Amino acid sequence: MPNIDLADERYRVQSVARAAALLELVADAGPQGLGVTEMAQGLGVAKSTALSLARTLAAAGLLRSLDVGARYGLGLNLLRLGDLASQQTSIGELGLPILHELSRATGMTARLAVNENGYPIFLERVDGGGPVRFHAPLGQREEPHCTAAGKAILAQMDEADVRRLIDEAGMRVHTPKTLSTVEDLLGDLERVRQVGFAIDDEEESEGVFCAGAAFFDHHGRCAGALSVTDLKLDVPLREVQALGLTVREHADRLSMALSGSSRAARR
Amino acid sequence: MPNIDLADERYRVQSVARAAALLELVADAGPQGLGVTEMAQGLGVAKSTALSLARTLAAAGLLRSLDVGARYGLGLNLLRLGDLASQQTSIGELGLPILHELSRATGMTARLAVNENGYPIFLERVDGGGPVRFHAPLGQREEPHCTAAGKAILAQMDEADVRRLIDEAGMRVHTPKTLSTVEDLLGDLERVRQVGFAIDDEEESEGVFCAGAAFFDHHGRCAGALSVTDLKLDVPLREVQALGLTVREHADRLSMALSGSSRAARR
DNA sequence: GTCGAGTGTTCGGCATAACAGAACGCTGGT
DNA sequence: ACCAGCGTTCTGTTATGCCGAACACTCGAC
Repeated sequence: MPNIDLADERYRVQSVARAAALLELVADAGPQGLGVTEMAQGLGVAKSTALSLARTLAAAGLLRSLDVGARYGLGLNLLRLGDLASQQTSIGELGLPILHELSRATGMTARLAVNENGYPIFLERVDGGGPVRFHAPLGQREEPHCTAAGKAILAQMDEADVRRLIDEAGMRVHTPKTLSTVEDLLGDLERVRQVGFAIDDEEESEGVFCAGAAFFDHHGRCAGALSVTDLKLDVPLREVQALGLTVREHADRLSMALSGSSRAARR
Repeated sequence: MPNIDLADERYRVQSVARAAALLELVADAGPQGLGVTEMAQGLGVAKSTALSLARTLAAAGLLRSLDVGARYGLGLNLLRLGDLASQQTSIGELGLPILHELSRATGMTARLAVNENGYPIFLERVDGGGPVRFHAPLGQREEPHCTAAGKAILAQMDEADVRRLIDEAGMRVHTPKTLSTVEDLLGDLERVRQVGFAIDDEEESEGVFCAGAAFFDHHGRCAGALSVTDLKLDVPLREVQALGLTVREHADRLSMALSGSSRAARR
């Protein structure tokens, strides 16, 4: 898991860092949770240490004991904090209503991603009406080269930055349609700039179609992208153009909202 | 805020507890975030201590520095962890489709709460089609005595437990219609058991109407409640009975999903 | 332009508090 | 009945997290 933290290495507190690592460990463990022995192994500490950490986190609601005192899973306080985190990002707050409208207008699952150094991080999701649910976790950092949101963001960067980013992120191949060379990608990004929206046509996942468009903050910098997702079967080819324009139109509305017609961005 | 810790007081690690308190502090601070000095004051520690905690949390993605190294807000990793927390509860996963249907069937905002020691904690929310959005944050622990979900859950507990819980939680009065004595509440709970659903008729918030019904896990224990919310203006009095039954019916379906097959255990 | 009051940051030393390890009960499988 | 595995408890030791004081910087007032 590439969790690279460019923050200052100095002034770390060991037990808190271990507690955070424990949260990740439990998150990876799945619904059945983790016992102290597993925690201790995973963290490389003594059992008693793991127990102290778990108890403390549980008291704060960041973990919860599943059985009586035995195994631990993620706590429900994380839900509240996560919800607040997306609201406080203010992009999430402003974007959520627009996301609902986009979902209703297209009948598809709509998502909002913010731009973190070129990577899309999904902040909000509104499920469409259909029977199929697309199970992309919020807060997840997606790959730039094979997702609609990622390419919509890349299309706003200059070529040198794109090359540098791809050099770092790589271009993992998921399906036969995944773009696998930088030249192919750059060509596609040029197309994105012309039409104003990006397409992911089974490039990340077989049978899944996405369309995305970037939005911009009050500095005019690309702040993120909106996207819609559905089964490719349900997206008639001749409607792709209209669909893309709908996404772009909603993204433009978010850009306007962010550029401060209503909101006092000061302070 | 009453953040009661029923976990064992022993074996706590101080710095982790402080870090968790810091998360709460930042959550309360709002979008502009917190500076080191404010953190230190809020926690009652030295500035350098607060800085170490914040840096460590930021490195784990639980906080993020808003400006360059100055103020801190909630981190986006919380979003991912919160999302995973609700998925791992498996009630959320099974309940979401039913929640969508309930929202569509009623046209109202539908919510799913789990039962945490008698308190309802909202895990999922699906907004209705109407123009008004009810902005209750996910993961929030609601009051038992004045919410539909809360009373639906209370109605499944025996009287002694209800008295004990109310003794702890209190019965804050929000509107003229809020039930303010335990006897009134117990009478209402008896009515809930008879009809199979609970009503919040402007008891928590003026002008807002809710209906809720409990659902049960495979042990037959009350695992939580579904509820719908709308403006009281939009809920004709004569439709309350039908509305309540619709909510109860969806709750029963969730009970069945949770128990694997049948047995909608009602005590 | 100068001063100050408010930040965030750095550093070193002391005492605390966090850690490891071994021993204790418990439960469930064989 | 046994052992193997778990979660839990306790005590000593030393690393570690903590404080406080001093530093660097950014504003605003005068």
